[in-house]
Amino acid sequence: MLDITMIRENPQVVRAALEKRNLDPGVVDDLIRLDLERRSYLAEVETLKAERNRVSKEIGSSKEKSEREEKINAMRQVGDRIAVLDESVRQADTNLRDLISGVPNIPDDSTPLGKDESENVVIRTIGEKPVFNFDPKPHWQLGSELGIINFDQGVKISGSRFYVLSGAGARLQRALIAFMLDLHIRQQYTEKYTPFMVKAETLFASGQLPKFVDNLYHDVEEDFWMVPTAEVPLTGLHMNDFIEESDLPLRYTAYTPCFRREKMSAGRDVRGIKRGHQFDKVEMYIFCKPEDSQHELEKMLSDAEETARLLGLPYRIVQLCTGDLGFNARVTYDIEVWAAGCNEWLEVSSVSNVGDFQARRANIKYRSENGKTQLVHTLNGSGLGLPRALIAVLENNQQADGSIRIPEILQPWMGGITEIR
RNA sequence: GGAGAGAUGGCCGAGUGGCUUAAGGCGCCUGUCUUGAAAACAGGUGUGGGGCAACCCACCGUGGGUUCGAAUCCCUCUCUCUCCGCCA
Repeated sequence: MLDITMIRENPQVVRAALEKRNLDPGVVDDLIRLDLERRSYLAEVETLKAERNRVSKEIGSSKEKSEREEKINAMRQVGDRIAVLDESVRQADTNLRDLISGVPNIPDDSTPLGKDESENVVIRTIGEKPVFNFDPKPHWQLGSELGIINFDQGVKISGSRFYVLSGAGARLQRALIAFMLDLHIRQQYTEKYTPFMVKAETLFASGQLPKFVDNLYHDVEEDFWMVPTAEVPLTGLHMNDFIEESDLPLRYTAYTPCFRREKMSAGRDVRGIKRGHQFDKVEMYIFCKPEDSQHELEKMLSDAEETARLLGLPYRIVQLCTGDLGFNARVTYDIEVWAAGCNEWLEVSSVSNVGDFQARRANIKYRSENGKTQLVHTLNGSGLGLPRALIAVLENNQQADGSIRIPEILQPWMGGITEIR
């Protein structure tokens, strides 16, 4: 969420930001109008409240009966007027909040201008694509033949877009999770295990609600929401907190399943395990001082890169352009790994600097040296999305006979086996 | 699921309708004293919002209500604790 004071003082900055994202800048005028309206109600009602407070005090100390009666009657009328104005302020507040919470973050100057994902910029490509002396198979074929991915059973118990991992496949995914968590712990992140169901308030704090309500699973009866990413509970950990300056930066990592309705993406990526309603992910999350967020972004990116590098996966770093940038983000780098079987770059990680956008929604502050309270900056990034990392590991390490070599780095979690066959 | 108790500022804790629009203590900051520190003493010390400013408004778990006036009275919900029941 953007700061209304900032919008009031720099409307042209916000208009320009919306234009860069190919969105209508007209909302800025609506915001300014609503803000003006709200402040005018506020000024009036506060004057009346001051008067009521003053006179009520006089009533308390007054001995003269007729004088008391007179003042009580006058204040009764002031009270009625206050009630009306309070309602107007409340209404203006709600309208303003509804509108402003739908406005996306302002892209950082370093984010390249562009209309959509076709104008994202490849920053660098690391590693060599594997070469085969046979036709590499896609993971859905490899997985079915080896009996480690069972699509039919997933459909049988849950419906389309679900699958079951079996035997060494299930174990390999678990190995990836453990490897990533252990790596991030070495990289100075504290592991967290969080609830997978949260309150609506928590989703609002991290920016998923109200805008992305269509992508979320919701238990209406208990009002629990399934997390679409660990970013949600991790942001929520410090909702309404003051963090000690000496504790910053706070770096967290968490494994969670992620639940997404994928309503918008119906019909996309239907083959294999690339896109489902449920997937696993290891996330990194950082709370830091504003002046450190650029530096922390670089750290997080290199930490995510190390994951791909240690797994021996060829990858490239793509910087998102303004037209493709997510709602919360100021800068985003995607990491894409090469998958030899389906012959494409798979987005496995998205590392973003969110600035104070989430911190304002979530009300997360610290006190700086000069005694002023300030919003923290937050960053988030996947330590790699599991199904896609799994796809790349399976496809890139396949052998002519359909067996799969297990990367050395994962073998400690695989009980000593070096191949799946 | 049932019964009871509770929720006040960074922390502890007083406060059952108006000299309390939050006492007192701890902690923290500043000053005096000291070679320095401690102790003692004095002053200061919540958050958000409005206003150029003086200053004003809101906030005592949440949301409503009663009243000229609510931390205080009434209703709702949430959470915590104790006991009972059920339970992986």
